[in-house]
Amino acid sequence: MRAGGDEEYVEAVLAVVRQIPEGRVMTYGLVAEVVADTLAARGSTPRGGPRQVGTVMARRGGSVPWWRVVTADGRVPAHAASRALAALRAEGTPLSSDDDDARVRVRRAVWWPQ
DNA sequence: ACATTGACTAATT
DNA sequence: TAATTAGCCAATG
Repeated sequence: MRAGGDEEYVEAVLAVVRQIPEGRVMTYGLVAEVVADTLAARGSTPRGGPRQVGTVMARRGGSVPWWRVVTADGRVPAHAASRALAALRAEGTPLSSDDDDARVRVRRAVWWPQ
């Protein structure tokens, strides 16, 4: 079935992002894997792409803490880097420096569903 | 149906 | 550590 399928994928992504606690982050790839896992367990088509997560966030990410999702390098979305950085700093997320080029210390801040 | 684009990643240099 | 290259997968025109 095609109808609602896309929507279901979007919801799954948002659900995962909502679970990320303050001061922690998840990478796009990690979110993609968890989502694929969830969909598979649900009997739906498992999609698996970091870029797809990014696309979903760009379109429907406004209702979730999108700044807690970063690239594998700890870079913040170029789309709204300063805004994301400000939010992360306010939450006490471990950063590698303090200018606008700052990156998240992924090794230290990464989190995934427990 | 084909080409381009993108809030990605990993390997290489 | 940073820049480059190639691979990836779905959305869009």
